[in-house]
Amino acid sequence: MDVDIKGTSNAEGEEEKGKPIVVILVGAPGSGKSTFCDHVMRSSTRPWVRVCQDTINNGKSGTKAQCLKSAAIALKDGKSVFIDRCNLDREQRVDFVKLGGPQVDIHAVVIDLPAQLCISRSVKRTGHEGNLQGGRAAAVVNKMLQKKELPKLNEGFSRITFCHNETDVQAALNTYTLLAPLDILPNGCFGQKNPDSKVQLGIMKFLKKMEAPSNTESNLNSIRDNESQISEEKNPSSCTGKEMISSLSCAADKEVKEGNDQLALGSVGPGVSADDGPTLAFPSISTADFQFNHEKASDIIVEKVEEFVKKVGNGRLVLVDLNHGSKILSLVRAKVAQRNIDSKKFFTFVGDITQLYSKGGLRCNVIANAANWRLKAGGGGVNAAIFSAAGPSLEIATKEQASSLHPGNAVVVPVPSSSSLYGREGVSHVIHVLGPNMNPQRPNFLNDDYNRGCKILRDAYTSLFEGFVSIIRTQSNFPTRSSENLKHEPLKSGDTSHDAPTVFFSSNTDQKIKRNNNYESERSKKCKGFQDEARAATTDSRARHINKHENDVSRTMAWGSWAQSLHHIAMHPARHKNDVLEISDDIVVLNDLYPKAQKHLLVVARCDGLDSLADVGKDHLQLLMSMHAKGLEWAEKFLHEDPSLIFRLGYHSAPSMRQLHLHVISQDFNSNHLKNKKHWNSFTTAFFRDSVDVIEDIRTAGKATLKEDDSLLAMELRCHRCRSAHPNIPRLKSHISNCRAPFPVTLLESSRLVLAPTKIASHS
DNA sequence: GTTCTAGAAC
DNA sequence: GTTCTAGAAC
Repeated sequence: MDVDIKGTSNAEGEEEKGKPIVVILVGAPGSGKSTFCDHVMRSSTRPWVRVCQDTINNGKSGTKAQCLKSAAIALKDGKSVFIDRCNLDREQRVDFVKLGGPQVDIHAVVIDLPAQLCISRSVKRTGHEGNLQGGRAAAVVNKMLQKKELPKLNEGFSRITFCHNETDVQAALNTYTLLAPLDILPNGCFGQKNPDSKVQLGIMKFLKKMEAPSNTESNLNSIRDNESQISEEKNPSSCTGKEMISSLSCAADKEVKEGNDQLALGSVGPGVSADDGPTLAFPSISTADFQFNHEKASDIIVEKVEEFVKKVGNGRLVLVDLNHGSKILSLVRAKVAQRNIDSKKFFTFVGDITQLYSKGGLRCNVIANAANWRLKAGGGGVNAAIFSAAGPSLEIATKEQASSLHPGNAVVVPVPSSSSLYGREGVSHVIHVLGPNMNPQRPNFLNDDYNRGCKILRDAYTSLFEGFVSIIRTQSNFPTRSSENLKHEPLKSGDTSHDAPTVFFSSNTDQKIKRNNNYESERSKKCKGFQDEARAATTDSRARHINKHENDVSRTMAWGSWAQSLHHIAMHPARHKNDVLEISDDIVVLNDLYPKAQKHLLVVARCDGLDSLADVGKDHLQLLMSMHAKGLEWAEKFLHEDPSLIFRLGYHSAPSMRQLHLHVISQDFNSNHLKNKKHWNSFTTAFFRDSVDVIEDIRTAGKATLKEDDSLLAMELRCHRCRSAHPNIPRLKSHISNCRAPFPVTLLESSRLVLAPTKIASHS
């Protein structure tokens, strides 16, 4: 069966012409690798070099390093190379695969003939280069086949040809013999056995839900047993015939018996590996259409992968790209190689993310989508491919989770069982991710601001991987939906039985529902978004809030999807380690995402149900004092670094973000994020409640005085120091950058301003 | 909260 | 013609 996962029409075909190729032969001793090379080289018009480890050392057996060097020299000369050694497992191949790049394609030719045939050939022959002949050959061949790991495209091959009999070998021989110097061969896997049985096996295996037919189940068990036996033994590092012999002991009988099991393994089909766990396949985020710098992106991918491989248990992370010459894939591969990352837990894969299983043999129960902010189908690239492959049911399932996505966030969507992505590929969840955009033609253009861009990209991968972790956790802890869950979250039509948490809340704040004041609908949507949170607690807190202000429609509707992030961080600070500066039992400190001054951070209360100053009562006095103390501590730290700064600590009367937070903000207001009248007035009018005043209010009256009047935010623009008025924001900003007038007397009283000790005298 | 953009203001 | 804002959309 011919399979070309890239498609034979290659837009870059012209550029690829004339590339040298490295053909890595994979096969046991006696399979006919050397003969294959000889035949091709005898008649081919393409310049070939055969690199054979058994003879590379002046006719004697050499090292892998010598082979690599020799291959590299040949490639530099523009010659194509055969790597003639057993190359039976991934580890043996990996360094040779690295010879590949934009100018060199890596192929594999797998000569997977019956073990008995290889053995009988090895036993009979004399004068073999690897000195593998006679009686010991049977044991050696069997031993080597034990650790056979058929190559997969994800190792970095652009083309793999499987030969299961002499006819296949002859066909491959013809293909390579006829390959002229300027010719290229289509990419993909060719001649792979039993793809159909494999599909079913794979789906059953990772969903662990369907009942497996007894024959396949027993096959699977025999593979597991077989592999566990092998893993108990120490594998030799190389695989030339000679070294294998020297590493062998006298247990030849046992090995022949195991060799029979090995043949059974082959019958299950290639690509079956007992250690497949839950797997997330993800494209590189933002590096395609969003034009994010590849070098920076690859750093972030490797950083985040390193962080999360520890958290995914037996799960795997796979970076996928459609193209072989993918720059991002080679950058990541190179950087991963320098880190201590388990290659079984993370690897790269070349192929179509919507056909990883059916065309690439890679089982992934979760795939990530590089989504657009509207979470709509269409556009191009991965987003279009995934929505198109999944069918309309994914769009419906996505809408149930969220209507839009902010950069840096992700949303987990269970794939409906009616979708072919679920049935054919075995994908149970899609995680939509939105990364930072550096493309001026697309929304949320960051205009080359890589400080923000990198942060958002980190957030995006964190959200994505957290989503994957939560799926793993949900599937292992809650294989079925409990009646408790049903109570909180009624099943909807089109809902599937494998629901999963939403990573980052992005609810569907449907305007019609808002205007109709249909709280029940709104709440159910919000709850759905918070499936991974303490569901009842979240709902209760919101309900309390609603009851308290039940006559206040605007407040009932107050928290949009975008207003949830502080709450999320306060409830799960450990999940946002990169964002928070400090975590304690009752407080989280973090930088404001859009600082309105040189220094602008938030001291966030962790108490659930405390959404704003309006919720604060006498019970919270201690907390307010702790928050103030923490704010002062940070202000003083900044003052130590820069004594010219002046800070103010306070709360917004009506905050936009849910979860009580104290602003600690320097009074320079020197920031590109300060853009409009509301920004300015929210920090310089009575709308801003100084922390010292709030504490005094609570102490004396039991509640905070609020100045929620919108007119405060619409006030004329006045300098916070000299109180002069200015016509617009740019003029105001220009003024405040120079104004050195003393602050109004009211601010100088009662420690509302926090200054460096040396400055206090001059201001009072 | 931000982004986007029509149209006001200059 | 360009700058800036207010309001809508998310």
